[in-house]
Amino acid sequence: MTELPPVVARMWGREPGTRRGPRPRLDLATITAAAIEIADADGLAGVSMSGVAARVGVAPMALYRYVGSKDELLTVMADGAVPPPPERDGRSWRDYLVAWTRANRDLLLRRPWLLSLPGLDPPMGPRRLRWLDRALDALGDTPLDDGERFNVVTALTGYALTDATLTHRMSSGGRGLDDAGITGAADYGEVLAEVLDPQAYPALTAMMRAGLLRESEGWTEDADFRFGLDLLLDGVEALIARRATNAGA
Amino acid sequence: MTELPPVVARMWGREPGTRRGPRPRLDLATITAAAIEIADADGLAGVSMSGVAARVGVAPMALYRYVGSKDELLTVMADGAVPPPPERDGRSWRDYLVAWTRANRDLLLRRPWLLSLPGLDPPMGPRRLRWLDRALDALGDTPLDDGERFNVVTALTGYALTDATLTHRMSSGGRGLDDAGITGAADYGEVLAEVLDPQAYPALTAMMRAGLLRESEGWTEDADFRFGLDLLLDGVEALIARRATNAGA
DNA sequence: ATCTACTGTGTAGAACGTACAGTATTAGTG
DNA sequence: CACTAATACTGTACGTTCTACACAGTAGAT
Repeated sequence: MTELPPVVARMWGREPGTRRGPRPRLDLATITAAAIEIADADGLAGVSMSGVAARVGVAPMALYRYVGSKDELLTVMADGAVPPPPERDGRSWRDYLVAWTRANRDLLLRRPWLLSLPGLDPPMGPRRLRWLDRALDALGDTPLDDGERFNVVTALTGYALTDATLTHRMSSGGRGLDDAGITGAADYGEVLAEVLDPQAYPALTAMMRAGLLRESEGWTEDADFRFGLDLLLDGVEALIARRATNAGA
Repeated sequence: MTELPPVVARMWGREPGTRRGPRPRLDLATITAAAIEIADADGLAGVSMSGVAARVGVAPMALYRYVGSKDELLTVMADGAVPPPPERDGRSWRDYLVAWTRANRDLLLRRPWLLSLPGLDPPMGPRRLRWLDRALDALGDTPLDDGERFNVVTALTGYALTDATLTHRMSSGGRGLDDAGITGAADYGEVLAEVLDPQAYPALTAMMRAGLLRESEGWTEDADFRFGLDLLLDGVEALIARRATNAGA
């Protein structure tokens, strides 16, 4: 039996039982809740140990009774920020996965600081694993095997992440280079146009000339999102179809 | 004409012309090269202004003549770390995009610190844009329109990123929770098994019982990678097929 | 009642990013 | 050529941030 790292235990609700010293005045949940509120208000940069400690009314060092380091706190936040996944409501696996992926992406847009966390994926906590479970369950209707289901969910997660990163950076202007006042796709296109050498970037310049990055008629962010997602799901359906005919042979 | 932020100008090779003061002893390229060497050796955490300055033989504050802040340096590194994209070599769009995406993923595995950079995507520099250009060019053979091509590339990028994140965290054990000695998929599975409530996570526990996360016969990391990628590309082909018949109608 | 494990505090230190003032260096100007 | 002014880099200093460590108070165990 593997030793559970203490934070992991607490993240899964296993706060230690009655022990010797004074009764703890905090628990991991209230600490992460405070940290998340700060991140929601001021972004990841606003989250400091002292800040979180102040918000829960405690000295900074007290947090280290619940968390081994700031990095650990960030990891726990990455799980704590996740709401329950959408309900199935009798939808087909495909309809459900569309809703699931969109909810995933919307979460990332509502809490953009999740995007700047270093590497979200595998050390999943209870909430993130619940999402994984629901998606796997939806794929239970399909003839895919376990590994394939897992890979499908991985691809969907990645798509949500990329799409969220892109639309967030495009709309509200990220950090770094955008400090010069470049915000929004149009400005970005202008800067690019100024600097792109048509010889070295033929396909790109052609596209820019055609006006890709300016808003076109009837274009919506959501249409873009659906497009890539349907790409993936069409691939899944194609696989299922192949699987079905192969099984008959 | 939009004012180019100074770092952007330098990133695109536009070092300022002869000016009044002493001749510069550095340029942005050598600074970023030094920073990248440090990151390759010690990870992102090892990159500090003083460290980079020491490596190029200069006082820390000198760097601020070339870079507005550490964040800017990181942004420039994100582009500088990118090699030239694969050559087309007469391959079909699909074969090329497979190679392209794999090269993309391999890069992320070779320089894992890229994975922990906050938000890679849109402030692309010359090298990353070159990748984008090559992928768009490959899709030039297809009847997709500009926006669709762009979305396809986006999805592929996202897939490379997710796959790299996953395999990196699984194999070499990331930071955070894994400090307790959890490395590799098998260990991860054990920890999960210990903590998962079958009631709340039915699909997941079923899968674990079936032994997903243990190595199975004939399984390779690359097979997983190809699987998800083919999913996406099958979707693209389905779209192209639909497009072709619609065009005839 | 005493022991002892435990919780939260206070202080202190190391590392880091960067603002600011100063010094040396060079191109332009008369 | 002498002078001016813009520039590159240095040195110092300050504010933050994370965290190690020693301590005081608390409450279950014996």
